[in-house]
Amino acid sequence: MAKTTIADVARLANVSVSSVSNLLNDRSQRMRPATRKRIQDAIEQLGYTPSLAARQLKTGLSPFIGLIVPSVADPFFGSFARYVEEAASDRGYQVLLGNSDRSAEREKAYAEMLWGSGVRGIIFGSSLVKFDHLESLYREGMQFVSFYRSAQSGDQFSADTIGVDNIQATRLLTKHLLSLGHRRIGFISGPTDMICRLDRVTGYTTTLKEGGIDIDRQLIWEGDHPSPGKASAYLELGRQGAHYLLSLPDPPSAIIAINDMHAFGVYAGARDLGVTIPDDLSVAGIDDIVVTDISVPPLTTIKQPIHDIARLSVERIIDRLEGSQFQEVIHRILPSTLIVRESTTHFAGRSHH
Amino acid sequence: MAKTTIADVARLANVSVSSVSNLLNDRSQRMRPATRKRIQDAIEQLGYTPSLAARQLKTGLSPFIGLIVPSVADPFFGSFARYVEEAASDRGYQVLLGNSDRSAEREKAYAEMLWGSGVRGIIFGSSLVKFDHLESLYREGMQFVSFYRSAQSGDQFSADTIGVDNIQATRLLTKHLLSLGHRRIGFISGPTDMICRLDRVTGYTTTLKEGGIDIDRQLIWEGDHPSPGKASAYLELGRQGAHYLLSLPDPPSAIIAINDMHAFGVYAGARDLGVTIPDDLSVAGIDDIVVTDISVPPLTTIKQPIHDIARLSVERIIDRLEGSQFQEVIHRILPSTLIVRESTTHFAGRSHH
DNA sequence: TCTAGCTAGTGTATCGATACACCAATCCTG
DNA sequence: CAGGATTGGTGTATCGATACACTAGCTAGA
Repeated sequence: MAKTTIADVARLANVSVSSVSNLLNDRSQRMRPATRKRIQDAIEQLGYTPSLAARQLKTGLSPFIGLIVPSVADPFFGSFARYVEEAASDRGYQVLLGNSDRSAEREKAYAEMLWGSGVRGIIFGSSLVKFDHLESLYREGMQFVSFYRSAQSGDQFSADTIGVDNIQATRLLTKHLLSLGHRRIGFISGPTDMICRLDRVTGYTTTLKEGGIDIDRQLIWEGDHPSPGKASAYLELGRQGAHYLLSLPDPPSAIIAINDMHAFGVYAGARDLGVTIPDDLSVAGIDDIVVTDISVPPLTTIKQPIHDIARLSVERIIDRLEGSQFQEVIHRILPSTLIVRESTTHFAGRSHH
Repeated sequence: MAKTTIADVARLANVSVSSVSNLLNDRSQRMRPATRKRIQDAIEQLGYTPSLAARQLKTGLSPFIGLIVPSVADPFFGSFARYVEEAASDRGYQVLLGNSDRSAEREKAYAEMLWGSGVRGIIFGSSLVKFDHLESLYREGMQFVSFYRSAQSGDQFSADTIGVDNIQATRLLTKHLLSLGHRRIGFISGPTDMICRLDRVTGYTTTLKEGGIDIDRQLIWEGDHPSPGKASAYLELGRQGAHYLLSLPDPPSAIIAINDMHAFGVYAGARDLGVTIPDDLSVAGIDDIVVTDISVPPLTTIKQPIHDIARLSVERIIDRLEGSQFQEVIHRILPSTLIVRESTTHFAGRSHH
């Protein structure tokens, strides 16, 4: 019950606390093997583990990194969190988890709590358009790595980013649908409050323009929902978006959803209206979450290399934490790949409504 | 960059550090409002946040709780983690996440890392049959709350448990299928290394016996898989189990899967073999994960009140941390409910192989 | 006027580990 | 064998916040 301290170990091994500390911190080159063994045995015997709090207080270093995602209940971020945790664990770090629901205030509140807890590095899974709310922490020395986000004009500072090219992602999807003969392609974006979403819209619109198709703003559904709380919120949004798009006078023959959960919401919305996928409507998503290949029909989507992104993000943040604080800012883009499954097919002419 | 300390605040407000500390810890009843305001202004002006490390070193309390789940990539545990984090945040605590893959060694390694980090309470989302690996930490004073687990004979100690009656869960499902006329009901359990799984098998077998049906061990598929790493592992296991069960000389007309992910694996396995759900095969799962109601067909399953379980678990662990350490051990059972959707239907007689 | 009692604070040892400065003993080397 | 270098350590101030013990100054009652 009473915690054993470094002094207990020193007493048992009959050495000074300095020697124990030296052993603990690999400064033990100049120590007789016999002494070393005595200390190690004492540690073993007492089941001693150093107090992180004391160590942190003295060194200013903390073995924690923060991870802030919109919600781990979202399977995509669940997987991401899993990989981040694994990579951190490999380097002796532990992960403090926060769910932001994409709210700047919650992000800020978390980040400040983390700072107060001695955490000096945070990985962001979301990337709000504005970064201002984190500026003061950045000035104090907090390190950030952000998934997705690319530098925006008006940013007061920039963080490392590691992610995929989101413009390219929707470009691939849009091209795929165009090549299948679709001309009216709907887009379900949800609130465009994150960079990745803006980029995805851009990839979609520019590719359509390049294909000689005018943008019909009616075909882009943003919804008007506040931040979601429940895990099923994205499904519900996708469903609402599908209802809207499919009820237009001239409905789309294909829909791209901002991510797979929204796409599955479109599945539900289409079913509500008796619209069959892919016969009446092609649907594509982004993320390649775990259930995409067993859905009915299996979902065409963009696979993001989240395992690599997670690992690189962790490497980067720890390098910053342990190494030089003033390295240059990096922006790594990893390739994403189109995975064609059965939810997209050739445009078969106007067939419903 | 240089962190501001309590001394900086005291200097600016022209008071002693004690007074600042008193304010910070709600011991400020006897303080002139003007003084209080001066201190608050100084805190504000400097952007001061107390060092958690120092506080923890002095008080022995840490504002962290550990959460160890098999994998947050699993949507069920992702949701659970989300709720745990929310509840903890409401009480001013932060969550340290660990993925165990249901391995006792990894659980132990995590728990010890957490102990070393000053964490004195852990919530377990998984519950291995044996608890021995945590005994030494328990002796040192670590507090545990476990999801699922009921006390087992042979346990060296017991932890609080909050969860559902897993025997009741499969009892409900089995009764439901029996009432639909099914007599050969398969069960996909995966490795029965967790209490909840054992209980679920028990609920299934006892209900069958009560219904006058002999247990056919052939209909219970355990697989022989090592611990999964990938998010899709459960899907793959369900698929394998379905292949096995549906290829039996006298295959089942219904299958209960140990959880929803396995059930979706059964969907895939059935599709591989040209077996239609629910016409040729009824399928049921447990958990009610986020995608169950938009799957095709929507999955019959058992809904667990994980929001309540998460909240109660957090309350309990924090009460233990902050209050009397020697409260009695509790075992709370919350109700789970059968949700009948379209994946289960009346037995229609032998229809395929 | 004296003092008990209260208000509004202050002084400082302490938590556990670190890391720098320091030192005793031994070993070379000329 | 003097004296510089090396080996194998040790002593202790320090990180930042806490909380107990303490007190200066005032008031009120006898």
